[in-house]
Amino acid sequence: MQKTAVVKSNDPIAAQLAPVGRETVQDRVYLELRRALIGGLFEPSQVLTIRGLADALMTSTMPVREALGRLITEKALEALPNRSVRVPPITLERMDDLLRARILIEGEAIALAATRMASRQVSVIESMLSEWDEMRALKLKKDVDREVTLNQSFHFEIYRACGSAVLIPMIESLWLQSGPCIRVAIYAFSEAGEVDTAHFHRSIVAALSAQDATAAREALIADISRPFNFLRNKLQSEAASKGMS
Amino acid sequence: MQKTAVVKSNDPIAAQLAPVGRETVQDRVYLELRRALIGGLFEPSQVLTIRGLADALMTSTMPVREALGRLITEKALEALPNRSVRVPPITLERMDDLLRARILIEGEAIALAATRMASRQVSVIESMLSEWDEMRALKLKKDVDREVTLNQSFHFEIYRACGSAVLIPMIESLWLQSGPCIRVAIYAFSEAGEVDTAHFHRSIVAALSAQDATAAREALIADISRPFNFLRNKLQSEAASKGMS
DNA sequence: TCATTACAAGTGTGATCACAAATCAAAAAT
DNA sequence: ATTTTTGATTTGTGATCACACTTGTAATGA
Repeated sequence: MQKTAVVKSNDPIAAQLAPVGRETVQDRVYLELRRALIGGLFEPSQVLTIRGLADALMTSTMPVREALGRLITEKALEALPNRSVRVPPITLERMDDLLRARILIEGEAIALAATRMASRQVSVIESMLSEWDEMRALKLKKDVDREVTLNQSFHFEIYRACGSAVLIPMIESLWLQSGPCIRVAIYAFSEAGEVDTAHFHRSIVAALSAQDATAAREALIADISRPFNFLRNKLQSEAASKGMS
Repeated sequence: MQKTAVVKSNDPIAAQLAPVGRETVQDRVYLELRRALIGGLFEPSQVLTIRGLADALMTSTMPVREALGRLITEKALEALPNRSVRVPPITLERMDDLLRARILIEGEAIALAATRMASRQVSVIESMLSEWDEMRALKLKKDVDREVTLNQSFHFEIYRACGSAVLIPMIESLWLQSGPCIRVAIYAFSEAGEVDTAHFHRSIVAALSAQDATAAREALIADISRPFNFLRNKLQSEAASKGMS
């Protein structure tokens, strides 16, 4: 083994070196599309072409098509019979379906996390929350992208503590699928005078630090249900007014 | 639109024609690998090479690598840092993790199905079960592959009735991940004098026909827990005897 | 005899090309 | 004016190739 032979003469340096993870172009494309999807940068029903994305991402078609295939298998994208791919459209049934699954799985994850999380981990979350607050107080205009990103890291910081290598990828898949819906809801929120999301997060953290699994689950359910309920009301009222005209 | 123009002169024929679904080579490869994985044809920790699979499946490397990528994203396969791919090894932690997730999600699915399933659908399941029984009575030697396949169609016939387009793919992913474990357990079963799986299935059907969601969930949990518990005991005793020597 | 090096075979990744199917636009016919 | 047809462009799919990296083995050294 050549590398170890080279390294073993100066171990203390090697100890400080992190492995340089050679991520492939395909991985970068996949992660970028994921980010865009969760952040809601693509609109529901929007069709995506391989060559179009390849041009936008400054790469060839090969990594893009494989990334698209992966996203299709986790239902983040939809393969039309024409063999073109689009981000799935929003329907009321699908929204309710997604919300029920998220309540089920993320609720279980946070209940597990509540029992397993050390107090040090909770305080990390807490500090993340206050940092978030003061950043929000600083800039008056609200940055929707930033909000979405921070909300995501808040939740997944908790989910990681559940210690389940099976549940976490499923939750990621669920966020991927509900990303476009959520984005629409957030836009609607910021129009219609936003209620504070911070309140929900605070009660989640309180339940976690009390190691109260049931309270944590209920607080989480309230948190993730809110945009869905808001969007459902919006869609229903739109459908009703359209039915009237 | 040419096709509709051609068809509209003889509509009654068109009504009887099912769309001929042009499945791609990649899809066939993907489905074949899925089948092999769920059926446990690959052993845990076995490494798979693109060119090897391409030769075995009589196709080029292209469809294989895309299918492998898809299977990796749903955690049915594992990407090693060497960039080679293998079927994930079995560990006690992973088994417990998988079982908990399956109890959670498949339990929810069957509870939903119990409330939504029409009596006609239940009788379809019932007839499927008796057909299975008499087939098993016919041939003395037990066909493990057939058992696995029939067990799969029994369960998914039920899950389809839950009507959730979100839960079902997750369950498929879970079966994909636990396929190799289950196969090992089934082999261990057939060595160690099998208890009858039919009994569990009968109580599931009974609960479904009574529309008793709670009973259905509990019967299902008993059914899917059995191979896991068996395998856990086996692994633990093996580890103990290895620790002794 | 053992460790190290050098070479060869194997493997994954990305780019490019050929082909078939789909989409779109303009032209032609009714 | 509307519909149909025709042709050109775009798109996804599969195959092949070049390159970089890994792995395994034989040759060389101590």
